[in-house]
Amino acid sequence: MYITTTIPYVNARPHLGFALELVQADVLARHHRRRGEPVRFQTGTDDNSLKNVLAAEAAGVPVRELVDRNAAAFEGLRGPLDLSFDSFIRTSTHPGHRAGVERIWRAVAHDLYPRHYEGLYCVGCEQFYTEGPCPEGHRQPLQTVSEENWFFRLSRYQDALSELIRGGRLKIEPVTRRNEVLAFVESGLADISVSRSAARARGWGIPVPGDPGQVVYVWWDALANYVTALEGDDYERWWVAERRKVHLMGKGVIRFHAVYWPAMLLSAGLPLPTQIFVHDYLTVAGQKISKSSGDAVDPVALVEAYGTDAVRWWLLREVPRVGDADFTAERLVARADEDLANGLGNLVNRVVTMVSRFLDGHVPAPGEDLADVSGTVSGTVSDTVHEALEGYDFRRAAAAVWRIVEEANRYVERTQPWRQDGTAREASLGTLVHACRALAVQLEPFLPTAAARVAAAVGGERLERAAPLYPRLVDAGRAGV
RNA sequence: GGGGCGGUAGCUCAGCCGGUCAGAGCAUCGGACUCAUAAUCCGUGGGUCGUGGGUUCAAGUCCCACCCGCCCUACCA
Repeated sequence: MYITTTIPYVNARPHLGFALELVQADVLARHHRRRGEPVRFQTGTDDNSLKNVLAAEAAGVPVRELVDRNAAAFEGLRGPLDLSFDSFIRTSTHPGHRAGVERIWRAVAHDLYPRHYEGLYCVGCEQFYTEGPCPEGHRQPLQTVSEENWFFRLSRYQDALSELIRGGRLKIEPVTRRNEVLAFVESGLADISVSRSAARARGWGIPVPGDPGQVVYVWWDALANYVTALEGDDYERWWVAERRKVHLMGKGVIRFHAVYWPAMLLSAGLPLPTQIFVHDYLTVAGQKISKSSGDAVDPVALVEAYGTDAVRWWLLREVPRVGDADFTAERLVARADEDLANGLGNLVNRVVTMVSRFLDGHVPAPGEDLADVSGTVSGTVSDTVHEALEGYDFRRAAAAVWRIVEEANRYVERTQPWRQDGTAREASLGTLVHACRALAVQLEPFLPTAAARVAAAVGGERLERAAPLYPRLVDAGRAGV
């Protein structure tokens, strides 16, 4: 399975919204790897955007410097967010990217033609609109652009795209997004501008092959990353031979991925992606994420304050498959304390303590009733998780894992090991240790760190008491902003 | 303007083809227990399922209109 995230502009440091996409992609990657499927998880940054140039000018620093710094911040999310991406491409430094973009350009040459164009352009979106203001709410007013550009015959691909999507060869989730794309495609496609003057681009970007006065449209450039990141044999393996190629993205960029990109590939005679998953946006305390949101949306700051698991868990357990989700530190803390501290952490803690106190730490064999607790695990839970993830329902998948925690806690109350003796007690505690081990396994795609900590706490033949895995955040004075 | 999605307990949300669908979690309240991080387990209360019509023996669940929120798309020019 080839999984990609979009590659964001690097005009600023990453915010929580992009962290959501990365974490979702990471869960898919880990889940499928665990099932033994070959996985390639790809992400990166779009360095060649004019927006980056403008941000650098505004900040009074060289473009190269700003781009390098911010790109590093994006790549640096790997540690804080426990990401497992296999490759990180930067469009301005990746060795094969430029050549790849040029190759695709030439392959599509039969569908390119020069045309004078005049329109309203939003630098924030890197896109033309028929009227202002730009729907994404970018501050800068739309600018009137009038110049000679290269155009791509998108109109030729209307029927092909329609069939592709209707036939399911290009699956778009959720359905409402699929319908949206179909409505757009079937309402008639106009050719699009795919280059701009090098002057307007401030000389930043990839020159059009054979026309140095023009720079390749940044979206064309960025979309190509999905294949240019795959060099040599990797291209054959992951773009040609792979049956499942999934693009994850936010709702603002569907058209590029579901229309322009497949059309480009069709024109170039290259294989297409197979699935597109569109997530909605995050708001913070009811407001759109913006610069003024500050630390409240800085994933690294959140991780420093609350921990990787708390941040990942909020993103996975609270964000619905469809619809925007509202983030507040209070919600993150409430969820972490309820699930991580009171649920998971407390369960492991009480089990380890009992084994330590009553059995001198020795792990007994599980009892006959193991199936009651961890049978739920291997069977129902793992099935539900898989089913939910096939539908990109991360929240449902995450919730399913918690059934093990709930079931194990009920089991403790039911058997009351502290009142049992001899073999009965050993059997109960054995069952509980095994349930915790099963929990660690199920947890791995969602919270790799938590999974490792649980596994360490209940692993081996002899358990030792230790400090609680997840102290309550509210007690630690981390009640929120 | 056209199209789509959503409006269900204080909060966040489940409810597929109409008939135990009026639910879950959190919060509240009561009880149990003491292995555990004032945790855990059990139970209670609470909603005219956005509004108004309609179809049906029966409607959150279908149809129509309207109100509110959001998304896509367009435009009188």
